[in-house]
Amino acid sequence: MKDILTSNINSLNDSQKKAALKMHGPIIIVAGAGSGKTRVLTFRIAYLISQGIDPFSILSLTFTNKAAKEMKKRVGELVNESESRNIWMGTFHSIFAKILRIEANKLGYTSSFTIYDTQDSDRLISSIIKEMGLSKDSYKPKQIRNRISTLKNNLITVESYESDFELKEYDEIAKRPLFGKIYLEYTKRCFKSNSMDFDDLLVKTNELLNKFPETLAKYQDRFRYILVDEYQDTNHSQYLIVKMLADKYHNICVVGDDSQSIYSFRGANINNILNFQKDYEEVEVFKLEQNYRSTKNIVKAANSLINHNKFKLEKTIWTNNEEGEKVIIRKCFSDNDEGKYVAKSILENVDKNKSKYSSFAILYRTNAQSRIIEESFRKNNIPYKIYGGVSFYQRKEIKDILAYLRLTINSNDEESLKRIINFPPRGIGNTTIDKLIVASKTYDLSIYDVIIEKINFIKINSGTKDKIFDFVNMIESFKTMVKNYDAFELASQITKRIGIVKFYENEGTAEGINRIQNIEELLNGVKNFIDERNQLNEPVLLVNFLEEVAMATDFEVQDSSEIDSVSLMTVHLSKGLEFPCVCIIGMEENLFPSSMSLDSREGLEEERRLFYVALTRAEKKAILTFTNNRYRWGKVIESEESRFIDELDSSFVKYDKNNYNEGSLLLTNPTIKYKSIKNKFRKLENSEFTHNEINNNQISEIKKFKINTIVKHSIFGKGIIKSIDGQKQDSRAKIYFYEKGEKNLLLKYAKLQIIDTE
DNA sequence: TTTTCAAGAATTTTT
DNA sequence: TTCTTGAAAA
Repeated sequence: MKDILTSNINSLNDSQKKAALKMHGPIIIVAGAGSGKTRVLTFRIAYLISQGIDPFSILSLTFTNKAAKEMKKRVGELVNESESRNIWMGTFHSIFAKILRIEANKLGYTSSFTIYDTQDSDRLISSIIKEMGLSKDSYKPKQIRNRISTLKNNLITVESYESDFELKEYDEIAKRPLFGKIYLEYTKRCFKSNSMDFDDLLVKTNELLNKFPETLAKYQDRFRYILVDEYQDTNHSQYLIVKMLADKYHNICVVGDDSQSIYSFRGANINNILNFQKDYEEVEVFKLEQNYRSTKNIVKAANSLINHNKFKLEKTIWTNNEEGEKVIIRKCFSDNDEGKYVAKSILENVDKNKSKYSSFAILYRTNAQSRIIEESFRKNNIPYKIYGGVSFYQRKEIKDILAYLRLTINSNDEESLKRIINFPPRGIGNTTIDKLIVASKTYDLSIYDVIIEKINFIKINSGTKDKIFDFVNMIESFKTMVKNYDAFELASQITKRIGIVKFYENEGTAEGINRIQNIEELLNGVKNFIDERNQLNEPVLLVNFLEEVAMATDFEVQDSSEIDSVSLMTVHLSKGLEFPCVCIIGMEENLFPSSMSLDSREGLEEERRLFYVALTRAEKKAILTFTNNRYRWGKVIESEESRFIDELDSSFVKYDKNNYNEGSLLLTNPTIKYKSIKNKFRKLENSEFTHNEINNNQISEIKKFKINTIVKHSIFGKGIIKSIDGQKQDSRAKIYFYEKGEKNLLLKYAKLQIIDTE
């Protein structure tokens, strides 16, 4: 055994050790937050290998890319790289996508099938709804997609849907009786496009393993040791796959914590973990209850919270760590103040206690909340990194280029084709595209094949036909390059040929320049990808690259310098991570818990688990903030303290009521009448704010702008103020921008920088 | 067919 | 607020 292993084994506690060393048979590890479950899992893998188990026969499944990456890194530290590379380790979706590529033809796909992301699915559903002549009001694409997703996660095919009275009735009540037709058409179109959506990756894997016993046997024999992390978040479809694969050898180890089940919206079924013991008679159960991560105050506060949930496995999380600070709660006047408070808390710690920025994480319920924090951080020069959110790969310009690449690999990919057949514009309009869609249905061919085989039977102007031929010829020429060029050469050639950079250059906007930078970034990413792969002697073709990015949400920026920065992410994304100090913002009713979850006990309990997850990310310090006024949907909404704050045992928390001089606090809404503002201030009397100062500050800021002041705007550039109307905080200025012409801006929004006062 | 502009919707959470 | 969509104009 490697030294590093031996020293590691000694650092495990009793139950951790037992769980890690039991190589054979089914086991379940019920692991509380911070109980070192990743250590156990990684150690277990390393131990298996040290005992001579072939890394190729180990399958390790996680839920998020982030978790997979972390796991790979940590296993890599314990095992030789040459060995760890051979372990099949990744998310359910990515692992089974790999297998499906190998087995694709059994199911009628080719191995170059495309993976549709949510956006692709939405677009396809939208166009189906349109083609069927249905109204978008009763048939909302996103709702339809969710519904389809739920059905697929439970392996309910179109046929079984159609024969299920209850399911159909549900849709009739929801006023979408034709849902089944849409589901059918969607399924057909995906298949015709040689494409699978995220759910298909699991559905088709089930189909594969069910229909082809010899294939099932092959993978059963291959994956003799299976580990599943976050088992509480498996859905029915995933559950069945794991069960089938483990059926022969029963060497299955699942790890989970029912208190951290937070993915029921995508079909996670908590019963999978609660019933695991019924599935395998000889199962051994290990409980990890000692928390190594957090202080006593945090652990106890979290326990007091989760005790409000009815449905849970019995376990008691405890810790030997120091008492630590109490959980800090801060009430803020507005979301702006919340941003300031968070920034202030971070700066204070960085200055006084020499903390690193990377010790801090800001967690929020919804992605939209990140914006105000970002603003505040930029103002205060705090470096930060956002995880998730609008992913790099979701950006229009990136999706467009990927669509060209996808179409080159799989020309049946309908969504990619529709996306780019007229982008950059080449004179093929919607009318033409609609005709092609109709023809593709009549001839039961993909749009691309219709163009190639049946274009002469379709009524289209000859001029337009030529343009279509040009387009197809271009794609055909890309196809001939696929075999001879690596992904980077191909991607750069294609980018050049389609003239997308020129297109954005001609636009000449700041946005256009940004898009060009993103395109360059993408090409760098491809380059990086092949460099890495070349080192490992792995294939570097375009297909391989597309496979890699299909489910990637995070774009790896290759900054070697690893800048010390604060992490911003949703609570969901934070699962499995830990930070010395965690700020959970927006602890308000209707936000956290989300308003969508309030009508059912299950929904509310899931929100509570979500908060539990958030709170238990903290090692030393947890800060919770909530506001009285939050800017949402372009309006200021009054908000109230989350019920979850009340549920924390008060002996572990402390309200921060200090009066920090808040400086210029801008009120963000013109629609609030002065009187109502006054009322709000009255409510806050004797608390932390000194209101008059706020108003005066704000107004004095605005008063600085005068006619003929020269200002700079982040988008419009430099300009001169022509006139100012309106009162105080509602002041508007007519500004002549030297490059962009005259604009009328609200002073308090515009964030103008004064360059010169004449 | 393409571009522009105004009105209306939007915010759970991820693969 | 920002993003998307649809209609009208070019």
